[in-house]
Amino acid sequence: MRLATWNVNSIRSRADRVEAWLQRSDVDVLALQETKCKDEQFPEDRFRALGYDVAHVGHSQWNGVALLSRVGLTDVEVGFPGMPSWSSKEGVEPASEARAIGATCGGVRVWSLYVPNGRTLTDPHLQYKLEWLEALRVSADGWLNQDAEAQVALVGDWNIAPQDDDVWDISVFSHSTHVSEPERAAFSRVIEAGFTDVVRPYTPGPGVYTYWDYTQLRFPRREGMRIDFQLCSPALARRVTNAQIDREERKGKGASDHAPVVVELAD
DNA sequence: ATGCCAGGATGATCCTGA
Repeated sequence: MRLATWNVNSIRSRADRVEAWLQRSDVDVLALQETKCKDEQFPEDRFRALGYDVAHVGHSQWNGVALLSRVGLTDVEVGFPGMPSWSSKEGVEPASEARAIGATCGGVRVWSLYVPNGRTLTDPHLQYKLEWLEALRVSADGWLNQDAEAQVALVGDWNIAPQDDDVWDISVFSHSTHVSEPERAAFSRVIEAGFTDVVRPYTPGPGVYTYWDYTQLRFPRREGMRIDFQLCSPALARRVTNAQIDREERKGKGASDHAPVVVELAD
């Protein structure tokens, strides 16, 4: 089974590329982030025509996550238990954002995750990000405690660069989110709960990234960040036979600023 | 070393992104 994750930065503007990529990449399950649309705007028919079942959650032009699967898609869950809410401005009641969707695909519990950005080190959004990650850690910890052999994949855009060589120049990020101690600690706690970055062993650094800013020639200069991850439970991690970051897909007109990340699992 | 910001809202400019 081939499992992929991809922050597409708007599914409506990327649908042609996603469809073409699906047709040549032969993935069974694709987790999407930043679809940037409401459910009724998601182009689900064209993915169904390719043989994929579809689950999507999106409330507005922000966030939005989806799962496409051609190996079954059941027990869809929108958000994980305890997922924090967010209010964009004071006086507005906090609401659950479209940042997590889970389903069972081919026997694997797959979660498509779009971790909050954090914005700046002093922004309340960073605290939201940390609380969101801690709530995810608590839920994920519970899944493994219930069943040590659970096959769980936490995949998506984590908006964290866990190590210094996950960015092209750490000195540029000295006052930035994504590399701060509390963010890295929150990421580490998910790892310590028993989830493994199964991609890194097959794509060793330095200089290996999943995201490149559109500005300042970041992609041709090879100045990126490794912030998209597939974290697998122990039983699932044992099945991994290969992984790749599809850097080719970042090239050309109309590319997302993130590349797809693909994991190959033994049957 | 594949190219010098993109997308989506609202109504020419603001918000978000990492």
